[in-house]
Amino acid sequence: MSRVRTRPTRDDTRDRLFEAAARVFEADGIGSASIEAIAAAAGFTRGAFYSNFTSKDELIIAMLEDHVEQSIRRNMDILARHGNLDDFIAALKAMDRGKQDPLGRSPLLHMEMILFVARAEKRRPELAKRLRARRKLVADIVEATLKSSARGDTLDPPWMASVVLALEDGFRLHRLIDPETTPADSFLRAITDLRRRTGLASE
Amino acid sequence: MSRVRTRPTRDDTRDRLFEAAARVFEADGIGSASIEAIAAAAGFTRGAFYSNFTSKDELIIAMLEDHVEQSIRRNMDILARHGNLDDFIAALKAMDRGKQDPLGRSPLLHMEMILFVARAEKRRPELAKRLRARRKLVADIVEATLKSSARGDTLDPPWMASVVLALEDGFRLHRLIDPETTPADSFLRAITDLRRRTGLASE
DNA sequence: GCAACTCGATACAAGAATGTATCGGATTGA
DNA sequence: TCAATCCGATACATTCTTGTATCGAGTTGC
Repeated sequence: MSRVRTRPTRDDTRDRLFEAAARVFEADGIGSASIEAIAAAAGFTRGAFYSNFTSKDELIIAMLEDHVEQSIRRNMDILARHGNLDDFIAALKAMDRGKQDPLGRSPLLHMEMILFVARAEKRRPELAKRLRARRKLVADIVEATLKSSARGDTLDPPWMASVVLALEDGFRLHRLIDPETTPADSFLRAITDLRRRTGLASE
Repeated sequence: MSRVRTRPTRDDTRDRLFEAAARVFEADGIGSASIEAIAAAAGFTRGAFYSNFTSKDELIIAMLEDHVEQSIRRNMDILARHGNLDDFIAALKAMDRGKQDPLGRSPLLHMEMILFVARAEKRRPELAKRLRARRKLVADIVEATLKSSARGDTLDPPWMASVVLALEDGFRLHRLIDPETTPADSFLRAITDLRRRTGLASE
């Protein structure tokens, strides 16, 4: 194993193709990206591509599984690690400072993916399931905070979670068009606001 | 002029191309839609297309101008006609009953357009301007309602408007993936909620 | 009613993209 | 070390897409 590896492993190639595809999709959009362009961006020829995937769709599905699985899992980890709103928001702030998108991937690509899935009738239920799981987790946190703050309230945790996640993606979208008037911390500000208004604030 | 018109007028053709393009973009995405497909969907050949537009991009720009101008103007009309939240929300409800998207166009296409503009560096400022105008109008309504309800509050109208519009697009997006758990009236419910929590409710 | 014009259809050329078959160097296992 | 295998490159056939040039039926202006 100390031997110099002159050829990358299969997984290396796949990873490089994923990475390249992300870049090309981001730049050109999923629809207009050619397989040739993706392979070239990864420093390969089409042969490498077809040796790893049978079509662009298959690549995208794999990317989805890879990325979504991984980044949503990361997202859920953060959520799960922080059983209450305070810690959760602190974690978000930390990410925000790191300039990292909470979903761990470019917003534009994120939207591309959503549109892709919206059209892929077969894949939609799967992503929907994940969306619900995230929602559930946020709802749980809201509920836990609600209990610990001992305020019997009219607050409906699942609904609050829907609102929070809609806000997140909504701001992300608007930031694509008008970053100047949609600062990166809009989402953070909004949920802080929300927390105050619903009486879930700590101070 | 009573003569039977055997050839459609130029504007007819353009309109049919717009309409067809909307359908094809919705089905395939802007990127993968070919000019041929658009022309065919409109019942024409590519000749008709090239006689009216020089490229797909030009068609999209024209669509943007046509649609966005028209539908956002319509949206703004509704906003402007209703100087207070009550009337505004009533108007939204009416549209909701009519199953019409407040932006007057398919949500999927709406998102396609946003992504297109996000990439078209040159066009972005224009759409951003419109986005701001809409935001301004919503902010004005919030402000007016605020004044009429005579509550000196910590409410920041422009910020509230940002939140409201982010919610709108956020729900729209999530509904694309998971319509089952993202009912069409989510946005309406959210702003009604918001109104209650901020004390802007009428009851 | 005739000449000029308009606009969509048709034909064609060139290029882009896809998918398959095959090759050969590198790697692996015995 | 040798045979089998792997995997990316290359070449090729096919289809899709674009853009342009030209035609002709229908319309409009005079």
